[in-house]
Amino acid sequence: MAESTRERILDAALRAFGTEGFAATSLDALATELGIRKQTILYYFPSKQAIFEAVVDRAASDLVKVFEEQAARGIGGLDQVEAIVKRVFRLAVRRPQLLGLIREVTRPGSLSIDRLSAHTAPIFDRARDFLQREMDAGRMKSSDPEMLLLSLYSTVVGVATELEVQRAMGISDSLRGAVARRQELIRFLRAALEPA
Amino acid sequence: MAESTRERILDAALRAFGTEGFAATSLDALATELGIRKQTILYYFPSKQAIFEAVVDRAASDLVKVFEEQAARGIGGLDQVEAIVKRVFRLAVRRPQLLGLIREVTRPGSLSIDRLSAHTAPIFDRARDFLQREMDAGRMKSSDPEMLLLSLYSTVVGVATELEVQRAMGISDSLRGAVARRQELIRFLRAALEPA
DNA sequence: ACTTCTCTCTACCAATTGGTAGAGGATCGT
DNA sequence: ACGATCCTCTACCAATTGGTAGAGAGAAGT
Repeated sequence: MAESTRERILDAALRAFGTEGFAATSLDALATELGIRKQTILYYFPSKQAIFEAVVDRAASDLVKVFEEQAARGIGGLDQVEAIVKRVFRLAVRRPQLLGLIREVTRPGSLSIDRLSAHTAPIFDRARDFLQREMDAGRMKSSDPEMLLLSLYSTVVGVATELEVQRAMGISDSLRGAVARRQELIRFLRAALEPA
Repeated sequence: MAESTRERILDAALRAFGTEGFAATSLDALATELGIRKQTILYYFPSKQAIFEAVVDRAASDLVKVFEEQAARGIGGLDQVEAIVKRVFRLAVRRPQLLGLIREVTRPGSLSIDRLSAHTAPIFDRARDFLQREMDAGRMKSSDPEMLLLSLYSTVVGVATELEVQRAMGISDSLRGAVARRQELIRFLRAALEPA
């Protein structure tokens, strides 16, 4: 067997929650998609909410892993920023539901936001420290690192995930389009961050 | 009567759709909130989907109005960008559900995205032309105006609406926090856009 | 006085929701 | 051969969903 039932459920749930959203996803639809019965799902997870939390946990650690891999390389300055942007984009192309889920969890009024931030808080801290260090070393324009991090997050995640907005703007969402967006974004960020 | 029933329904629906989302909003809950019966809602609107579309239409024209008011001032260069950012932030503080609704509509797989973009396409075009003109005049760093617009959109909407992410990052979401975020964002954008 | 129109209501309904109870078939160690 | 464990199933269920049908109240026009 290539993949356990439990894993298949989590995969399908990630896709569904990440695109349709939590409320719009029914256990019956999920089961039908998997060719199993709803009760099989409820054998592995006690409730719909529990599935969601499991999906969030798995997605969060996947995300964290990507960041930690890059952080471990120890590159400095804007090259490191660029490398991270590239990794996020690769993730957005390969597993778009993953970032979709983040959007779902970070929606106002969503439960399990704390679950997500429990995972991500360490990378946020690490990123803030990184920015501060680079600013102090003069490899990056000085500003409030926390606010800068928020701007960076919004810009990168937005450009990587706002496919519908891009469609509305008339921007291609092909793979080639993704590369072009990434390049333009990196240029944008370099311009914003390069020291005077 | 201060406000017609129809208007009250639209107001409540905007709030609900903009925070809870379409699927998570029930007509019964909406009616209870308004102190009326669900059938009264269905007297004014033929279906839940129709309410959503009406809400989107109204929200879109509110948004467009804000942009057109600012565009009419005919300010140029980065001062105009700054003025628009300020307006978006004012909107985000006063009517946060409005931007929440935009996020709901622009979610992948959402219906009525076309309805929204029918309203907003003219301002996108206008904004693209504006950026191109300012670049040509040397008042702004040159780049692909369409991609730049996407970056700007993502950054501004993100910083204005990602309250949960900010909370997770430990950033205050008070009014004072909003002003600080706005200032920092403007600094960020100016750095990215200022000509060499 | 009578009709007409506008609005809100009660009374239902079929379909779908998340979830419970428990049967039955494998596969395993003994 | 036998119980135990693991897994998936059928059979239900109460609650909620969006939506229909139509009664009745009130105001307005004639």
